[in-house]
Amino acid sequence: MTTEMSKAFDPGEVEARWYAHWEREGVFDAPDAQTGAPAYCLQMPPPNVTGSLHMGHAMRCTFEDTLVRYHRMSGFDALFQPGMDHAGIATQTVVERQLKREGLSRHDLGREEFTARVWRWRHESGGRIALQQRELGASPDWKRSVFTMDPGYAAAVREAFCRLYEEGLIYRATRLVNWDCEARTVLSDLEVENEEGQNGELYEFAYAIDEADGGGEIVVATTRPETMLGDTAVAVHPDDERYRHLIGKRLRHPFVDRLVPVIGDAILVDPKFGTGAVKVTPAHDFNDFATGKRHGLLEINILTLDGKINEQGGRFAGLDRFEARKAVKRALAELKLARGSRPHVLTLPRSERSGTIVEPMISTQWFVKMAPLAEPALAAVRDGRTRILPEEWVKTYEHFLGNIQDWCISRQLWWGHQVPAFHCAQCSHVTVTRDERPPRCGGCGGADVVQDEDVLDTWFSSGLWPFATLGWPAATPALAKYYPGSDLETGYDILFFWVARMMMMGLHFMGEVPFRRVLLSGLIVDENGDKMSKVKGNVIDPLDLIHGATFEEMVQRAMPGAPLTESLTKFKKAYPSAAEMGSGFPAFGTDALRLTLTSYSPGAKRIALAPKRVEGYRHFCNKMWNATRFVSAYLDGVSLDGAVPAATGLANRWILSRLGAALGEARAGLDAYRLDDTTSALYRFFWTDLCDWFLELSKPALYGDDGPARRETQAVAAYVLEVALRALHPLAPFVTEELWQRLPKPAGRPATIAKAPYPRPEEGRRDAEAEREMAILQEVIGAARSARTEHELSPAVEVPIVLRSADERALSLLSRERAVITKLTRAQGEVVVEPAGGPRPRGHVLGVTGGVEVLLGLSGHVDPAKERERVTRQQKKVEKDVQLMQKRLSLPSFVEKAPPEVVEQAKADLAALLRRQADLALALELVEEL
RNA sequence: GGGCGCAUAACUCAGUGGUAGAGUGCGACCUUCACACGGUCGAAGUCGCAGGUUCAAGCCCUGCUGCGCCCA
Repeated sequence: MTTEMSKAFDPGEVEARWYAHWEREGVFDAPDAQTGAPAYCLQMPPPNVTGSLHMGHAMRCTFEDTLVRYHRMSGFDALFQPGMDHAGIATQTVVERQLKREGLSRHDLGREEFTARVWRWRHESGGRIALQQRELGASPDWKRSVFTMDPGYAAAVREAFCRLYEEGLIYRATRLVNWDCEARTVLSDLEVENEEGQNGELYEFAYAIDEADGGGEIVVATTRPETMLGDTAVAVHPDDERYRHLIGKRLRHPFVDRLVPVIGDAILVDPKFGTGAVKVTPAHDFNDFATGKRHGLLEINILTLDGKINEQGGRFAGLDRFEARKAVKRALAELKLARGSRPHVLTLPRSERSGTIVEPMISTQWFVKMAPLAEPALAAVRDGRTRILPEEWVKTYEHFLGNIQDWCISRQLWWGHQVPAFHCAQCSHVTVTRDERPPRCGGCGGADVVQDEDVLDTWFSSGLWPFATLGWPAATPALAKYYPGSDLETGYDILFFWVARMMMMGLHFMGEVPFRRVLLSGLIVDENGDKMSKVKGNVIDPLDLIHGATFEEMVQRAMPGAPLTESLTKFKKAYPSAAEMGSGFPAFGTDALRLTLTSYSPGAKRIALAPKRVEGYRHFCNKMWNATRFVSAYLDGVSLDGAVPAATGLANRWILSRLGAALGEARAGLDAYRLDDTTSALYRFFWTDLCDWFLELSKPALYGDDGPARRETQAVAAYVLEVALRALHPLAPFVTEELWQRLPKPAGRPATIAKAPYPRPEEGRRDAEAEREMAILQEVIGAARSARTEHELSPAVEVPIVLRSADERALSLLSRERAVITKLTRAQGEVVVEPAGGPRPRGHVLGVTGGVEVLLGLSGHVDPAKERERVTRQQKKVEKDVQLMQKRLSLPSFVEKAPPEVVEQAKADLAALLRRQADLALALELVEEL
């Protein structure tokens, strides 16, 4: 590839081209056959089929893909398993909403037609996210993509259900469950969000004591007055003097023909709360349910499945639960039974899905017995078969599994895996079977069996993900090779929902953990730390960062229909740094976004996205582009043989040494799931070491006509770039591929950087002496530049520079590097290097280094007062440090107790500071000569 | 009520007991032949507060304040 490189990197142009190429060439394919290479497997958390790419996906996908690409380059057979989740409630809701626009409900269509319609939706508009993941550069083996409703996956779900049932770990029972009146389905405990701090009221009313029991009344307090229609007792504390005498008396229910006993219960009743008397509604409250069981109370269900009062509610029947509350209060007031109310802060249980208030309801459902499954999952983390990173999550994991409740897995939905159980019309026996078609009854052999209406919780099927994607229950080669998986990367918010359940299912069905490491990442929030949400108007679409968009376009898409100025204000408040960027985002490109995301510490609980930071990494991509453009223009067809090139020149030795160090840091970061360390090490290496120093130092050699020096520098430059691009590839796949293709490479490299070996630290060459010498050089150049700039000298002005040192080796170094020092300090003629001690040139300003006198002939260019001020400012700083260090060294306790190496270091530091101080004193003297 | 976090430069964030770091932003100078998506230099910090441990604390311990999350 020799096409001319444009002056600036254009991400859009490069990205589409390379992705298509990688996919066409099968670069992401993971072989099933045993190749002798170790296997690396990372299961992509399957996004909802309804989903579209949001910032959280983009971040996780980037982390995952970076790890996969790293391992692929490191010689693993790397499987990045893609797929999609059928997302029961979410998907059903989408299609129901669609129907509603046509004036239909799913009941108008019937179950079969409705599910057919969902399938149609899935094929037409579901799964857009898989295309968006491609734009992110994700490298899964797309050919293996699995949908959790695929026939094969469905068979795995039935198999899992049947086995657990046969083992007695799945059972059907009538329990008090969480009921979503809008979606008309049961929810598991995890799908209920408890909203704290909600303002409600504590309402008091009186029950009349039956005349036969002596008359009078007892006042109860409640936050849900309408549930009194299902009251079957009033409880008081057995030790409560106010009420003890009433225990056993009967109360007359004001609306339904029922006598309600007063019971004594020390567990339910807190005498200090409310009136000290508690109405008991066993069918609609978890605490009351338990109380009912203790006292053998009636359980009277007063609600229909859509949250209306049923026939048990007498004259209130048919009212919606919220209307019923008002009606009951009105009626109580009419009967003079109302006893007032006061504000009360309470916790409201809401459905994670529909947002409606969840009602406890008695219902017959399917459950998984969790305790026997949880135990092995706990043990696997305790004994290290699976590691959780960051480790702080281990406690949370253990707490959850240690206190786990049985899991309600049935849902009253139509979209999902239907429970593989069949009810017999004749004998009411339940037959659980792997067969898809209705079999004969397992009890009486009758043919009149009907499949259970319910479907399974989506998380039940996704709990099987690590092995069901690989062909389980069949013993496939893929399963043998890629189970257990290596890493599982996901958000901490689904540690319980998904990770813990995969652990339990994997251990149970496969007898081994599903993955070796669990890597948990935080949640993306805006610059103020608020979670991204449509309501807050702070959602950023990752594709807008990649392709560019005006703020108007973005907020209109994020909040369609909202007033533009209002949503713009919200957006700019959420991203102050973006607000300064003008009217929108330019196309930052995928690589810049990925580098930005990986520059955050992945374990941080909150990751505040700063668009400004993305801009910085776009600049970095441009830097890579231009460095490559520059180097490739001066290579003269240099060839590489794969070995670390021989290097005699200081800059060449030094950059190879820095390369080795950077590669070590980069790998350590990737191995420890500290991608931020990797990104920052490579960023610093590329920009600061490679571009700012090495390339600048190399220019004389590259421009010059010293053949051997030139060839050596060409080889080192080409070599270092080739290695650096490979090191950066997992983070920034597109720009590195594009540039790598343009550079010379050793024979035997694969056709794509994605398959090229990830560099080892030995591909650099550590050289302590070069680093030491280079440090001196950098200090000298820095001192000269600093002095120049502080006196506001134009870079165009060349000044005489004299370097003096008492140290032989420093002198020799400076003499050897005279040419580059001259260039980088913009010295007049050539810098003069001489031993210290002789007569000093007059009219010079001293740059302070603490070892080498850097004398700049600035007479005539500078204001002596300004120089005095500059020197004095530095003196103050050094003075402070000297005092600190002297004080420390004068403490006997420090010298005696601190480790010797620390004391030595302190002494060396003090010596350097004193030299610096002496230099500054001299600099001040020199001011007089200006 | 129990648990887990976070608080470091104007902003976003690293920080492993040994003189506080990066990027961005800010200021000055610069159309230096890879890059103005650039270069060079500079200014900028009571490391939330109060105690304690230690020769030495941003880091360890205790308490407090503020913010966030999870569980009940």
